[in-house]
Amino acid sequence: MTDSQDAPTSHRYEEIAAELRGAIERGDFPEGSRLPSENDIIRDYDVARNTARDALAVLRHEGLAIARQGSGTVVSTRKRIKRNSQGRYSRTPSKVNSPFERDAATAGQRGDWECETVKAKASPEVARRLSLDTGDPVTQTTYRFFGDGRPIQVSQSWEPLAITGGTLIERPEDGSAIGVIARMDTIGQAVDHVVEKVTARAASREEVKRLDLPTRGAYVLVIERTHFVGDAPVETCDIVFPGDRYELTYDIPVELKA
Amino acid sequence: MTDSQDAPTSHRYEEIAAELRGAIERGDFPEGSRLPSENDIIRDYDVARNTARDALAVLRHEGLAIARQGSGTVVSTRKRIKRNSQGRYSRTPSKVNSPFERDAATAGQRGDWECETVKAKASPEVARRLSLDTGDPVTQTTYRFFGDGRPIQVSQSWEPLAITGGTLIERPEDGSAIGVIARMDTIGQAVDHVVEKVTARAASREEVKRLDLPTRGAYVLVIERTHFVGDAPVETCDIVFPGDRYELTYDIPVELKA
DNA sequence: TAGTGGTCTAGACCACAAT
DNA sequence: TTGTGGTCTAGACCACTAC
Repeated sequence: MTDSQDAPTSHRYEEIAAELRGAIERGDFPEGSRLPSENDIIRDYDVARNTARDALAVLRHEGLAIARQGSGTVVSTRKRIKRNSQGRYSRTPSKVNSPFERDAATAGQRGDWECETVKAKASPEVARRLSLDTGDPVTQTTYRFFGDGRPIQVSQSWEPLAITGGTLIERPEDGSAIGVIARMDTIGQAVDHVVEKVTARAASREEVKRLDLPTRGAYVLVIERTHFVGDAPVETCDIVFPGDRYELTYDIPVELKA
Repeated sequence: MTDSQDAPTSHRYEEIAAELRGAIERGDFPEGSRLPSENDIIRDYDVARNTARDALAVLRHEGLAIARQGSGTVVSTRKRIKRNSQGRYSRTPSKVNSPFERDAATAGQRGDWECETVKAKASPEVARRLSLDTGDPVTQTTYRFFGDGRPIQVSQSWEPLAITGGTLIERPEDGSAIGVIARMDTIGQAVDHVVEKVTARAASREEVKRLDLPTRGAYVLVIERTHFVGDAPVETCDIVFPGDRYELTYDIPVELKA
């Protein structure tokens, strides 16, 4: 639960962080507003530079604040974007928008995205996930998603050219079908289940850049997703989210009788 | 993917971290072995204390190392415990072990757990999730799970006493049925779906203590789970995992025809 | 140009673990 | 008692942003 008992600590930086956290929660610092600078904290609390930094680092790590070099530390948006598995994987997707755009709209944001497809050779990891041999030809599509213009999700998708090569859907952006399931249907590949593996880990330098994350201490949620036709994988994808900005929902049916 | 391109940085602490990371990946420091101490790094690389600390902090945050006050910084176990939704929510669970014990066994660990049940009044958050009023009576059960003796998962579960009160399954540890679905079946409550909401966030001080996490920069995976009978929630639960130690798998069926 | 956060130095004392 | 990581001080220079 989020019952944040303010257990008193004997550490100065924790005390300062707790005061600032309280001020944020009371609304003294609305979302997007600037928090006291390190120099302000040094003066107001009579501490050294590192202690002021440590206090702000606590808030940054909690996802409450974002530091930007040269600009200051501001209170971040705490609303999480909800990504729901239900209705996401359907044979008859919406013709007018993507699941991501709907998720963004639910969070009150405008969703945009861009993608780029290239032909590549399967890395050992991609080959394993697609039951191919290393070096087999695949299409690799890189997506970047924006919420209100800020990068908020990146993903990379791989499909075996042995399946899609020469068809109308060789490139995801071609053809009229939206979504892996509908696209695969048009070439007779009937996807019957999707597996998503969720992990959390520290953001890589590359992800820090692409997702505009704080340079230190950022973590991401990663979904490793694979579409299957029976036991045969037909697409696999890595989806990366800022860890403090997303909520992933799964609705799991329970069979009615034993 | 995990293709960690060692992009050169001009920062001393990143260089040191990269060297240590490389040494770990080469196997120079096997899992559980001690990394160079801060004093070692100060001497070997001729840097100040904070720079040595920053280098180790990078590895800690990546989940590669764990610092223990008074003891040293050791290479952590990289293997994630896999928690699979499939087969987890079933009417006919195993009689001999719990899903958690099987997950631990799959990771080559011995799983133990303990729990404690008390009667409580629903907090606003619990009331919302169970469609109750704040203050309504509930049973609250606190679980703690251990892998090879070390705490590895904590959870808290709430059930409305209006449903379970006076029955044989009022307390989860009573009766012979294992698991929420089988228990609810014995009192005629047929669970038909389970919703899991997955988030990542910074670990609270309480969780740092209960999960034996590093004191700074730890993050956790949280599942907010609710069992439903139709639209009626009959149990809700918060499950907290160390963020770098778990992998959550969801198998999502796709309906066969439009 | 002034102010911000990012990196770094060179010390200090403390709590804790191993011995 | 010794060595470890955790906290803290009091400075410094740098890269970057806003003005």
